[in-house]
Order: sequence, then C-alpha cells, then structure tokens
Amino acid sequence: MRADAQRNAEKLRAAAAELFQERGLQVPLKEIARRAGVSHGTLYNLFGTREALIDEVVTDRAAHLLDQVGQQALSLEDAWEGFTYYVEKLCELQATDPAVADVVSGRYPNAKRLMTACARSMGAARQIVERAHEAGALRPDFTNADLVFAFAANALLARATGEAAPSGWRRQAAFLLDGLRTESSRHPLSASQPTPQQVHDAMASLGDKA
Amino acid sequence: MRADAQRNAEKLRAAAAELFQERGLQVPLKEIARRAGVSHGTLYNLFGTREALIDEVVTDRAAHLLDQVGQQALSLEDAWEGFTYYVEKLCELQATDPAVADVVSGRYPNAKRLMTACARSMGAARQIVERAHEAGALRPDFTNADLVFAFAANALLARATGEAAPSGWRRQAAFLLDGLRTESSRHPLSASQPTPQQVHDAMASLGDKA
DNA sequence: AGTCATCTTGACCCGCTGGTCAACTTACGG
DNA sequence: CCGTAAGTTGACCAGCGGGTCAAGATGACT
Repeated sequence: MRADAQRNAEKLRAAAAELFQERGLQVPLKEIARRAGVSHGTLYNLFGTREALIDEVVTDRAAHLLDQVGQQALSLEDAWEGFTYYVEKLCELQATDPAVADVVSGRYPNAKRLMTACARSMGAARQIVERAHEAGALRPDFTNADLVFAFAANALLARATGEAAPSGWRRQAAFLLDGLRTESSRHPLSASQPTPQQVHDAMASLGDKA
Repeated sequence: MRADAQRNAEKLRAAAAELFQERGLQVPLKEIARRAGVSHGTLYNLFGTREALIDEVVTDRAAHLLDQVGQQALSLEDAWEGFTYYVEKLCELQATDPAVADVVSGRYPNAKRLMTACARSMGAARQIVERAHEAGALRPDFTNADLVFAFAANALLARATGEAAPSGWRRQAAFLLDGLRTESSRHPLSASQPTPQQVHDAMASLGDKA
C-alpha cells in the first residue's frame, strides 16, 4: 500500500469514527469522505463497503464499552443491582453514542468482527439476566428476548427524542426497571414470548422503516 | 368542481386511506397517485399538500378511534383498569395502524383538523392519568409527559419490529404497566421530568431521524 | 530523472423523493 | 355540436443516496 493511500485511509477512519459516533452507522458515505477531505471514490477504493469501514472503526470501541458494562454489572455483589446497572448503563450508552446503539440493535450483519463482539455482549446479558433470576429479584417471566426489545425501544426513543428531550428515555427506563422486580410479577403477562427467530428478524429490520 | 375531478379526488382519497393505514403518513405521494390510477400531478392539483390529504382522509377515522378508546377508558369504574385499558388499547392501535401511530406522535403540524383532534385526545389522556392518580393507583411521579414518551416508544418499537415479531411491543407495554402501579414507586426516579417544551419538540422531531 | 504501478478524482450512472408546468384532453353549458 | 373553462398528464426540475470507472496525478523504485 502506498503511503498516500495509507494517509487517506487514516483520514477516512478518523472522519468515519467521528460521524458514526455523532449520527449513527447510517451516515452517508459521501459525507464521511467530505469530512475526511477526500473524494468518495477513494473511500470506496480503500474500504469497499460500509460494513468494512464500520468493522475497522467502530468494532473495537463498541466491544470495549459493551464488555466493560457487562463485566462491571457482573462484578456487583447484588444480582439485582447488577441487572439495573447493566440496563441503565447500556441505555445511557445507546443514548450517548448512536454508533453503539446501532451495534446493539444488531444490524450490519456483514461486519464480521462486529457481529462476534455483539454475540459476546449477548452472552454477558444472558448471564446477568440469569443471575438476577436465580437471586429471585427479577420477575421470572422476563426473558433475554424481552431485554433485547427493551434495548431496541430505548435506542429508538433516545435517537428520536434525544435532542429535544435528552433524558426522556431515562424515565422510561426507570419505570420499566421498577416493573421488572419480582414483586411486580403478580400481574401475569398476557402476551406470549417471541420466538428466537422473531427476535432475530425484528432486530435485523430495526432500521428499515421510519 | 367538474365531475371527473370529483371522481379522481375520490379515487385518491381511497388510495391514500389504504396506504396511510398500511404504511404510515409518510408514504410517497406519487405512490398514492399510482395506486389511485392517476398522475401525481393530479394529486398535487386536487390536494396541494400532504397535510391537506391527511386531513381529509385520516383525521376523522383517527379522531373517532382515539375518542372511543379514551371514553371507554373513562367509563370503566376502576381508575386503574381505565388507565391500563387506555394504555393497552392505544398501544395496540399504534401497532395495528401506522396512520394512527403517526397521528398520536403528533407530527404534521399543518394538518389543522388533525391537530385539534390530537389535542382533544391529549385532554382525555390527562383525565385518565389524573383519575388514576386520585385513586392512588398510579405511581405519583408518573406524568402526562411520561405517557407521551411511552406512546412514542411503543410506536417506534411496533413499527420497527412489527412484521418480524408482531407482539414484541405487547410484552414491553405489559412490563411498563406493572412498573407504573403505586407500589412500584418505592424506588424513586432519578431522572427529572422533561419540560412541556421538551415534550413538544421531542414529538415534533419523532420522524426526522432513523 | 524516468517509468510504471498505484492511487485519486469527479463526472457519471442508477433509483428514490418532492414539486412544477406547458401542452394536451375533456366535461359541460349554451 | 361546439367553444371554453376546467382538469389531466408526463416530462422536467432539484436534491438525496449508493456505486462505478476512465482519465489523470503521484509515489516509489531503478
């Protein structure tokens, strides 16, 4: 690789990192090129696809953040505290950082490294939910899939209302958490669980409409 | 107005009603014209703006549905039952009918009749929340603004995951409701209320991104 | 310095949206 | 039945996004 190409790749990575973080993973590639000060042709040249760029620029940071939150949650003595910490922190991360929100919502199936990081994070979530169940703190009918939907809802709400009402999502998250304690499960759910396939499809299509 | 124009207007209204209901209020106007079997020029001719078309085609049905849910909720003896009925039904309406979801989310400020219907519905919501508060069933720190955000979250989630997991939103709504009972308010909220201005801005910008 | 592979550029393609308007067609009253 | 006002049409404008590629520029090696 020639030195100028190297430099341009670096400029593009920097611009992409900024824009992804500011506006999410769907920012126009041409805009990234513009901010980097190179032609968009060069971007296509050096990275080929959006996914490749994401994988180089977002994956490590996102994986690090997600791992950190998961581990911190598991390191807390109390299982319920760990669970609330996890939910709150992750919601905050989503609200703060659109790139992470998009990662959590799990589209971009072609970004391989990203997907593995995402899977690892899901594992942590499963552990955290399980531990809370075992401690008898989390209502038993709350599943991992429900958590995924909750994060999806939070991501969408935070993105849609984030600028106008920066902590709108926060109260919703708090209300939800209060509804997830064991004591609340007196009132049985009427809606049945979605299948794993449904969860997967739902997440994959998160960004398609609206 | 000439008879053929009348007929075309009718065809356009019918097509618009269908498409709005199927896909929400942002469907391309050209697509409405296509389904109606007329040129898009004619649509602009007869209605001028999207808002005008919405006002003619959506307002009455949406207003009727919203009023009905509100009145039904208030007619229930038990204040808490009324509240849950209202939340559940309205969430269901949003999930079932993208047009109504868009109405509830309150964009399209130029559709005058729609906005007044929307305001009336907000009034009913306020009553329902108040009554639940007075009955001591609803946690005291839950406000009207929170309800608006909850509906926004539900609309976004239902639209994003509706096809893949048609009742994903339902469980979220159920968990939320369980968190809204008075007993749950032991755990005080840390996030402060959004200002009315924030709520307004947040709703106005709901459809802009993502 | 000269040469050639590598790299960059920006014009160009596609499809999608909203929106306008001159030229054509048609309904309807006299 | 015919003239004219009313209505319709589709080509056209502009803007957005993704994506390609021939032509030109430039880094690097001899």
